[in-house]
Amino acid sequence: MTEAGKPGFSDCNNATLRRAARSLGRFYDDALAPSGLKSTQFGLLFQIHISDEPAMGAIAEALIMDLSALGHTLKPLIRDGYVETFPDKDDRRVKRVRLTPQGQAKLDEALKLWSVAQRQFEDKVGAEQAAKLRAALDAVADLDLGMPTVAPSS
Amino acid sequence: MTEAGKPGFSDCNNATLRRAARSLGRFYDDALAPSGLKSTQFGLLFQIHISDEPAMGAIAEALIMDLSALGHTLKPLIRDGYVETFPDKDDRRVKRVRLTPQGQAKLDEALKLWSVAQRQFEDKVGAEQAAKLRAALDAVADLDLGMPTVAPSS
DNA sequence: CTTAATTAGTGGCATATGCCACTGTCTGCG
DNA sequence: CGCAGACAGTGGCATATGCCACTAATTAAG
Repeated sequence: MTEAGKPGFSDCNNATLRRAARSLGRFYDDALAPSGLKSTQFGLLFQIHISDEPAMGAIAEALIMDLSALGHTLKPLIRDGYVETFPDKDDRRVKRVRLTPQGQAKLDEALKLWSVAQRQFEDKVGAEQAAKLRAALDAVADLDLGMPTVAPSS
Repeated sequence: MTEAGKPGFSDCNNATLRRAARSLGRFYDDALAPSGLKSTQFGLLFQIHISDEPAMGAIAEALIMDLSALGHTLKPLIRDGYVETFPDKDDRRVKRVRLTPQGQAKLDEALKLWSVAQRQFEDKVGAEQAAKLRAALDAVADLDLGMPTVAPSS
């Protein structure tokens, strides 16, 4: 039992990360509320915006999210007319995504609200610190913490 | 430097945080899979475990999550017999929560799986770095990025 | 002691995410 | 060419989270 301190406590990297995500998510959500978009939807629209009619798989990969989850998350945005999809010319399995004019307009609107929240956040923690944190988070996200028992035989 | 142009890009602290959360969440989920618990459920059981028959509100506050969300998240755990609730002796509005024996056993089981994932993660990023990251995330989570237009009038 | 204001949870509704099974497409082989 | 296997998405199911409206219970007034 005396294994040098509690085995767990709030040392869980994942739990800490989720907690922060809930907290920050709420903050950004509040800021974006006037636009009617959630912070997740804003992020998704933005990702589509900076990509060139990306395939769903490409978006999912960029955001490190499950393809089916992306499909589900996309539905409200399609329903509300912010996004539309169309089949790839060369591969009918591939479905590409783009913003509609309304989607573009909504994104522009949301960007203004977002920048306020973003600035407010960075004022609190410092731009330097924030950038460092994002870098660390990106590093974590891109870590290859894949499945176990994977021995690169060759 | 940022590409001196786009107002946003992936500079969104929230988007970056969520992305990392999805990535890491998946990793911990995979590790905990054999126990049948999700990483979120594990975290919740643990929080209950380290508290003393906490009231729902207390748990929600500790985890920075919406009280109703907590209620929802708790349901599967109650249904599966890992957790049980009971009214507070002095205030019947308050509902307290505790682990059942099975819940305790399940937590013990999951802790073993968790520690493997935790170690694996810290081996990758370094315990130092991980601790620093958690500290930063806790700081962000506890930031008082509250509601706007708050004038300390009276 | 009644009544208003406050507090703790619940339930409904909507989005966020993931996994799995399944359906079209494509591709590589024989 | 024709079929097995890889690939991209879809749909169903389950959990995660939040907000809002509402109820029950406690406390603060008067």
